[in-house]
Amino acid sequence: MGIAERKTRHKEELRSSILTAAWDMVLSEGWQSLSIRKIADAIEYSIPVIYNHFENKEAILLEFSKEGYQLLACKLEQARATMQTPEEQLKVMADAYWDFSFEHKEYYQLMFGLGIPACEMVNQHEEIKKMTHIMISTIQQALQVSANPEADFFLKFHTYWSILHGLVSIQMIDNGQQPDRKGKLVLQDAMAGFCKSLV
Amino acid sequence: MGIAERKTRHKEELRSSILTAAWDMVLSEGWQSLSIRKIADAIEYSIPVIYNHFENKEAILLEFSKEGYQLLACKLEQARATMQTPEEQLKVMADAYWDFSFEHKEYYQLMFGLGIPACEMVNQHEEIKKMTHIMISTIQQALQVSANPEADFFLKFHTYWSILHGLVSIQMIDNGQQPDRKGKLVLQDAMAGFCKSLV
DNA sequence: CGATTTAGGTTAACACCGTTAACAAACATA
DNA sequence: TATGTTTGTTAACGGTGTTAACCTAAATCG
Repeated sequence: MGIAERKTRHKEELRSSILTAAWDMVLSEGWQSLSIRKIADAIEYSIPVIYNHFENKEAILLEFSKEGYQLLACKLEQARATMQTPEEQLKVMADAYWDFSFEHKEYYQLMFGLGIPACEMVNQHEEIKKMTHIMISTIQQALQVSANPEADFFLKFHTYWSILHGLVSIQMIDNGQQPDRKGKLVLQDAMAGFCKSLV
Repeated sequence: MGIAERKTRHKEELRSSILTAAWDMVLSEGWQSLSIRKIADAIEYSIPVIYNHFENKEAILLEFSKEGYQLLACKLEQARATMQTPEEQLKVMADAYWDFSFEHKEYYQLMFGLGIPACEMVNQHEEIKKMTHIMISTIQQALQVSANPEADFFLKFHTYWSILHGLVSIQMIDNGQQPDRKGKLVLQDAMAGFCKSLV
């Protein structure tokens, strides 16, 4: 059945070309100017073809959201593996989170920009749970090591993530989406304070 | 010259009705569905009338942004006035920041949502500087009181604001823009940790 | 092999959006 | 009374997401 295979392959290639065309546009012109019509133009097919592969524009954004969460989870896991103690792990994970958000700021904007569709998917999909699980488990280990089991680990996780997100967002807001030298100093200062509060 | 006055008054009423119509729409349907055409329909004038009062749609959003920053600055100042020591002030200001963001979540989304025009205005206008000045000056006083003058007050301010913004944003992201009981506990926990780091 | 169904693709339209040029009418001024 | 300005209108341009109707080429079946 080589024919069916060829068709399937073609369909997957088309789907893939939609995503890469969309991603190229986002990288060069931002989420704002991403449009179905421009994608259709780029892949040299007519507009409705895109709706054979994605239900609507939001579904395309959702696809990139998932990619973003997976990539972030991957980066966090890689960072954690480079250290032994939970406290050190939390620090390098914070660095990895920071680096991810600026090296892939388009992902970050889509994943965490307020008022975008990603808000509604946050508690529905597995990708984000995997990411938060990495943080949560490391926090748990840190609390065990520091002989502080009565602390609410979920509260501490919430604080940890909030500090990371806040630092990145404020940096993006008042420095035009570019990290500066001082930014990472603030991150390390905040992390030092947070780790103290775990003991 | 009562005629000129009447005209001016009419013009101001029109401008004001544009803003209130827009605000009503935002409250009931969100920023996403705010449109010039619907505003024109609501005030029962034709579309170009709106362009006599605002250069474009972004100018209307900018107007609301300014309002938001002013209101937030006002709330922070009121909160600060209720306490004597800088440390207590930082805590009640944090509460006020939290309350503002959920009591006026439409303002907060406009002011701090990533990828919206407010990004570009952040360093240009005075409203936001007034707001940050309140935070900065209180941080400075806190560092003086704690006899810790060698600390970088701007770094500490950056950390303070980041924690607040991060807590609010994460709460909005994973709890559908509604505060819960636990949220404020996390805030107080994080603030306790931050204040420790000032000493 | 020839007829028929099906899948992939296209054209053209609908209903919106922000923005603006061209024009009309009401008004204040000279 | 005539002129010019202000204030509002209609209608259009170019853009958006989305979908119904159709067309054609390929695969399946009698």
